[in-house]
Amino acid sequence: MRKSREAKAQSHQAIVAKASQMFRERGIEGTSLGDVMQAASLTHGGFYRHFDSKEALMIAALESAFTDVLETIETGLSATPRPRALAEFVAYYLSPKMVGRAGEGCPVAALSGDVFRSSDALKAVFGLGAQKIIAVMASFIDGPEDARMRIAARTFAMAAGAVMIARASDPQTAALVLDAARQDAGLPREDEPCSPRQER
Amino acid sequence: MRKSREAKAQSHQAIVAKASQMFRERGIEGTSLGDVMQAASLTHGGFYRHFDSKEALMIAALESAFTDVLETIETGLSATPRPRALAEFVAYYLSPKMVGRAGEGCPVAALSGDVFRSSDALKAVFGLGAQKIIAVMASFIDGPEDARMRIAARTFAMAAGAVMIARASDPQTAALVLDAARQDAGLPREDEPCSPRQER
DNA sequence: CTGTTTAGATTATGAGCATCATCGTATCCA
DNA sequence: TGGATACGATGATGCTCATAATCTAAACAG
Repeated sequence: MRKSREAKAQSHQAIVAKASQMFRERGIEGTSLGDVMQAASLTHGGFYRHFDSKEALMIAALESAFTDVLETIETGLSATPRPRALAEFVAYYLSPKMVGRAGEGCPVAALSGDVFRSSDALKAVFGLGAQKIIAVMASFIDGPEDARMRIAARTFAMAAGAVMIARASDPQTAALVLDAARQDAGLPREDEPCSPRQER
Repeated sequence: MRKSREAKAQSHQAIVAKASQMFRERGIEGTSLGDVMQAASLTHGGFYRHFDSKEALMIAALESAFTDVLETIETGLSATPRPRALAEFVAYYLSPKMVGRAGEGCPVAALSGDVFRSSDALKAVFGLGAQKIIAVMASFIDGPEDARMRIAARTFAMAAGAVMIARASDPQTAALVLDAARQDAGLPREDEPCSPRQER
């Protein structure tokens, strides 16, 4: 039952793709290798022809998730004229569609807790991915380099935080937090003339 | 080997306290009932004299964590004069001590991922706790009711998001995100005259 | 003071999981 | 074309858990 090189590469990609989605959806601990292999139309035994351990798959799956999401973000941001690009991105990030389907969404919002309790190797992948997202967001902001990075980082932290809190809450609380985050991104109302932030 | 009512109540409280800390530190899935009972100086067999299931303990432990943290937040906020109270709270929330010791820190930052994949009952407890934190923060802000809630919610989402991202990242990325969040809370530099937020 | 109750210990039970061993068969290389 | 190789299937292995059954001695009720 040997497969050709090409077929093996397809299997490999299927495993990573399914793992990437299932890890985000069900958590890393909550997803067994058997589940992943089954989703990839394989049996659990063949797993170790592709990866040395579950940890190795975790790294590959996380990298894949970041690659996919970065592409989505980049094209999304480019699709909107400059001054509003970031706000539109945040609106998309906080949309019910993104909040509801963790499997296809941002790995930062979906896997922070899992990665927190994992190896330094995974944290390195996670940190790099987060930095890339922040850098892409910053490139759509005007101003000096370090200020743009700071704004991007704090906007990303707020958006990801809001999504994580919303997912872990009852619907009413979720709506409260998501709405607050949306308005902060400069989206709908403009009742605050300058800064809705605590003075000083 | 029966214990008095009083002794049983002490055991009960010890179980909840240890679970509350260990769940935050090691995650809910990552903490076995045996671990919790051992930490409470008991053996696993007696667990079901106190709780019907692990889920029941999760609820009690999460409620306990929120109660503790709310008290800390309230006294902390009261200790600083009004206009700077919120900023000081954020500084505390983002401090290395809080980021480093998840077991004694905010359950929102520590358990969002776990609760996301849990029952609606747990989500209800989590959402209620989050709302209480936001409400307490809002009570230390000036302005109309709904604006205060919105500012509190978005500030909390940013702070919790920053902590979650920092914990899951390499030290360098963690520092980047935490610094950005600190500056957004109006803490150190004042290079931005009004609002470091994207215009509009 | 005596009989009932029960907190907690010890010891199953049974499921789920990562990882390993083995084997057949299809691909690859010479 | 034929022999070495290796993908993937099947089936252990050994561990960790949540939960349950049983036992005991101490606490409680009367």
